[in-house]
Amino acid sequence: MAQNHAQSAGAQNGSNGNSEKRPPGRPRSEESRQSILRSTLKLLKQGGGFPELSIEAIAADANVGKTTVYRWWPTKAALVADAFFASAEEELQFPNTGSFQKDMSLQMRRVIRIFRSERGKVVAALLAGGQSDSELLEAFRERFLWPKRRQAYQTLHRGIDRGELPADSDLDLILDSLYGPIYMRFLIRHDKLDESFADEICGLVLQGLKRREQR
Amino acid sequence: MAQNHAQSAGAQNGSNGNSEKRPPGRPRSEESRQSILRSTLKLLKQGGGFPELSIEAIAADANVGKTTVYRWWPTKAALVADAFFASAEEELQFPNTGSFQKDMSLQMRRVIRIFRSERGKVVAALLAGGQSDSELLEAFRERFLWPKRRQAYQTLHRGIDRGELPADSDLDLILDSLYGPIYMRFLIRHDKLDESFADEICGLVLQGLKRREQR
Amino acid sequence: MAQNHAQSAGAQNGSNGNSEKRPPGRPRSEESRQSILRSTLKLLKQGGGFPELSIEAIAADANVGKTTVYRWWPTKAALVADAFFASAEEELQFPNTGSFQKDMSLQMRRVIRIFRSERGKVVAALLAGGQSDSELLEAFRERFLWPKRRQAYQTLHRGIDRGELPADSDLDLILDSLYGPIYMRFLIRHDKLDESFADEICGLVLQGLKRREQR
Amino acid sequence: MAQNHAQSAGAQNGSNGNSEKRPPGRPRSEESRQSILRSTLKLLKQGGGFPELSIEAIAADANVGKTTVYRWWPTKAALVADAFFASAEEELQFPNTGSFQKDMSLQMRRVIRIFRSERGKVVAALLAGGQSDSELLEAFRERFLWPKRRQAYQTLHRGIDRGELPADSDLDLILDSLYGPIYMRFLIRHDKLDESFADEICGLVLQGLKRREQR
DNA sequence: CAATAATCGAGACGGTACGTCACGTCTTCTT
DNA sequence: AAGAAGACGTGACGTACCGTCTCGATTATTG
Repeated sequence: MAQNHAQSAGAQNGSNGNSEKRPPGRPRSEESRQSILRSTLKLLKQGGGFPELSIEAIAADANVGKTTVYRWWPTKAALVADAFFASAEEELQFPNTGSFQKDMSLQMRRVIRIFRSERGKVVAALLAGGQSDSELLEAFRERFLWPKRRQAYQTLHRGIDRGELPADSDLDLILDSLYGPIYMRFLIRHDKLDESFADEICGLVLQGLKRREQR
Repeated sequence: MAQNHAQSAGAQNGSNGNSEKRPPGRPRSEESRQSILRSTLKLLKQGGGFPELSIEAIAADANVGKTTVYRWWPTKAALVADAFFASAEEELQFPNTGSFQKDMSLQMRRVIRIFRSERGKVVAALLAGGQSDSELLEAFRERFLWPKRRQAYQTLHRGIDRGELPADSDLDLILDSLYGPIYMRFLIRHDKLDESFADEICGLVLQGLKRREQR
Repeated sequence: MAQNHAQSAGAQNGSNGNSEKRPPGRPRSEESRQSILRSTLKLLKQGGGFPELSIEAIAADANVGKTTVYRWWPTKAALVADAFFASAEEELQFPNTGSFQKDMSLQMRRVIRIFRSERGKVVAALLAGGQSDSELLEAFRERFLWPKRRQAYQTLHRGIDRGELPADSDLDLILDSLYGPIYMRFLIRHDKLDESFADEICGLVLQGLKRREQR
Repeated sequence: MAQNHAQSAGAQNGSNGNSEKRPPGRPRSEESRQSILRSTLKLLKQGGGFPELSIEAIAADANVGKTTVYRWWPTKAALVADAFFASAEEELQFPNTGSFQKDMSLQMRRVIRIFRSERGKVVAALLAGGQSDSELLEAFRERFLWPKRRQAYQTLHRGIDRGELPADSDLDLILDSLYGPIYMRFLIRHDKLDESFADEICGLVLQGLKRREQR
């Protein structure tokens, strides 16, 4: 799988201090690894899209042998995934304002902001590539979607605890109804996608829920 | 643009009998055209996705010279678009049951049915390819999304006329909230996408609207 | 086999004038073919030897796609063989002076002259490459050695007819004894190889034969 | 030069016991050295030829780091030369039967026997590689050809002393005339090379010389 | 007995060339 | 004029070795 490749390099000695057994042979060059990831993002943001991105170009831009790329990433897809996730690991935290609707809306605004930025091209490339590469799509889910969604569950549970939501709500249905429209406009581009769209969706989807509850 | 290419061929002599000026030389082979479109769909359904589909393979499978493909379609994207739309032009009509929610739900079920079928692969390829080819995405919108959406507007207007919906509803917001979750599950595949999902979305999104109205 | 590849291109319509059925498709580019052969010889004469010669470099020097080289020659060896033989097809004719010893000596001098020239490098490359490529060695025999040797047989037969040689002479033994020393000095380079060496060998090997006869 | 490298290792402490100054540090592993030479010969006999032999494969087969190979042999050629000569140093002694022709013939038979054996592949690889690596060819001459030839000179001188040969004979010409045909058939493979060929050559080349003398 | 020094294995590194594939263009004869 | 056939130059693919480099481990001599 994609995420098994590059991310571990920096953290592999993290568990305990110095008694770790290093494998024999010249250790992997952290410098090359980062240079490759950096060049991947750079070229993706510049150039056309996922299919236009060539490993040849990445290696050249990173001043690295093609072999070094292939040694660590089995496919272009895995590389792009790592490059993206390495650069976006800790953003997109959920706020905690006391109102679950406000929390969701704020986080959805951040997603939209990213989708509209240059990094949006990388997400689009990832999802596009994922349509013909199930591992790539799985990497997107495992390393991007699920981590965020787990935080979203907590936010929604807070809403339930506060009585803002029915206890028997289908959380996945709610979340897909909130984010689905964003992904749709992001990928199909049939209508404008600005941050206020987050509020509109929340207004439509969550208002109804709250009303239902208040009766 | 993509759709300007192939569709006129079959109909060019249809309007009136003899005043049409036919250009000299051998006329275009309708047989080749259809064979190419057929092979395109076939290979898309078989093989990986948009990037894996090669014009070389299409021409070989269709028993056609590569030149013939390139003569009539400027890009692979245009060809795939034509191939898909030629095969799906008249399906996905909206029903008219008297309840706009039932109408929407029924049509959403049909969309899901298509997405789950082999033709779903073609849609996915189209949207994936569209991420790095704006003309392909535009073709998808112009020839698939907008025609359906125009029908959806009518359905929603019927709902407004019947008082099922507020008159000032943001129709695009509603439609994206209904279809967005479907596209999201279709493209990201993080959760199951079966036809009952249509009902669930309608339940969540439209119930709220109706409640809001009923107050 | 090597010689089945490129040589036929120029002569394929030679049998009859115009009723020849040409195969469909774009015909092979005679210009490219010759450019490739020319560059092959050029680089072989310049550079190190057979292993140092790269098809990449040949294609670049000939302003030709690598594919074009691979389309027509299965291996580098076959290409080098064609390049050499195309350039040396009709030289090395045997003279007819009335004395078979003088005929042999003159022709051996020509062989030495070629071995000492730049073309010698190509022969060396051919024989070196042939040690790990039996087809290359076979090409050398079929297209270089045997044609010359057939002429040599005639020369020796003339000597027999004139009574200069015993009628029961082992012609192959004689010829290997005459040319073997030349090849040995050419390939091992342990002693000087100039044209007078031809006379010395003839003096040693053929003198004895003639003496034997005269008794 | 090639032969300056590995041969000294085994013998460096052999001359005298303790006055040798051994440098500090871990001494060279004799085991590795022999394992490398053994694997080199093994792969040469198995595989294609000199160009197909890779140092990578040798190191792997010998269970040795690539560095160890490169530390002791500057080029693949030097390694192959050492491997061959280490295995053939003391064979091919000339006999002394009382007849120089019989002596030559017997020794030539031994050469042919070696050329026909598996070790012949190594000789062929050596001479092939030598065509584009003058040091390799020089190693062959210095460590194989000249040592044998010095013995051959003695054999021929015995023949002169016994009156079997003219005193003014060109020994190099004679030896090239005797061995040239063998090398030629060995390298070009246009005719069969069995041990009786040695007698035939001697019969042709030396008979003439003896006749000339007897007059 | 520690310090120093050279070798060992392993294997990653930046490269070069490999032989293949598809690209989009072209050139030919046939329909 | 359009068709099929297929060769053309181009460029990226993923692989194999090249010769160099950095590691920890090993094995000797020297202080």
